[in-house]
Amino acid sequence: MKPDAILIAGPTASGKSALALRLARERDGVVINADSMQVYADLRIITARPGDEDEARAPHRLYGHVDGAVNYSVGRYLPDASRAIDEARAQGRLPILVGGTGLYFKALTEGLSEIPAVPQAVRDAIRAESDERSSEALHVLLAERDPAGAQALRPSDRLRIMRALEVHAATGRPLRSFHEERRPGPLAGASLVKVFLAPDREALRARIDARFREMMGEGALEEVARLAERGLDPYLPVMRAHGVPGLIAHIRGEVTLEEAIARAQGDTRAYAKRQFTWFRNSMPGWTWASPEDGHDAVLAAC
RNA sequence: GCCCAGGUAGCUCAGUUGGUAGAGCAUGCGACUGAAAAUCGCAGUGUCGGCGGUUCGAUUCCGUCCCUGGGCA
Repeated sequence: MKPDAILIAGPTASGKSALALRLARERDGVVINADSMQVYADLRIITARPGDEDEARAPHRLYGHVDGAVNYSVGRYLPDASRAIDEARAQGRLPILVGGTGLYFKALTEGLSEIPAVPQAVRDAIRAESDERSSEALHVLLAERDPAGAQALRPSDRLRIMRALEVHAATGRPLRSFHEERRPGPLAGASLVKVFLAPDREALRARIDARFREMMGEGALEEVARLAERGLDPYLPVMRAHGVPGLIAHIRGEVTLEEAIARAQGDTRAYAKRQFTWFRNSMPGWTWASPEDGHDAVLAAC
């Protein structure tokens, strides 16, 4: 079979990017990013984004194309990815989507609901309102405005409660009412090869720890210092990338460098675990392969 | 050698007025629709440093030994 696209996922540090690059060279492909943090221009080292050498060896799209001041999201990613896929096809090239963000892959294949963008002013108002309140108090607030939505959320799930409050404030409708309809994703109905790279867990942990040390050697601290100097809103996603909160705390003199490194490694390990859970339970139909067998698994499916 | 403070979960520590113990982190499992590298839920584990003594019963009180950190010599 000749697929319309190849999808490569896996936990962080599993060798996805290298496999995608190899396939792109072999099959005249375009590597298209499906990672929520590698989109930011400000962070290259700490997000393990492909370097100039890699980018010169095959076309890459949607890497570092977003300024850190932008609140990027699945909603913004989908049209970007759609365009990148269409362009690749128009050039007769094979789209190869790689990344670790399960939600992005789900939106690509299963679609997303159309929800009006929440105006920044509304968002700021909700955040201001939230600042002095506990998550439980926000949950009570949501229960008054959107009872069904509140019931579906745990009183401790602050972020989702705030999202529901924002959408309600912006549209006057419960968030869940939008979820009833879903617009097909850009890869709906396409013939796809989907491979999830699943390394041995213990080896992956060691690899994650070692890789963060390497990043430090490559200037991760300086990269984060530059980001910190911008004084961006701490709510922005770019400020949550693994390593950023800890290293900024270190720059401010609040924690030692070793503590910052340990936090980054711990956050990354916990994230890798969630990636396994997501793909195991939410993404049926993917072929699981060890990093060594990933290439063969893709070829076997083509 | 003496004095002081410690030795409790993989790690950091809390606690038990004597009735065999907990929190955070780590680990495992799970949820997930515009911050998803986020956010949130559930679970397991301990010869409570060793040995004696007192006691119906000791991780807790007493003695002793060992180990760690600090101070004095």
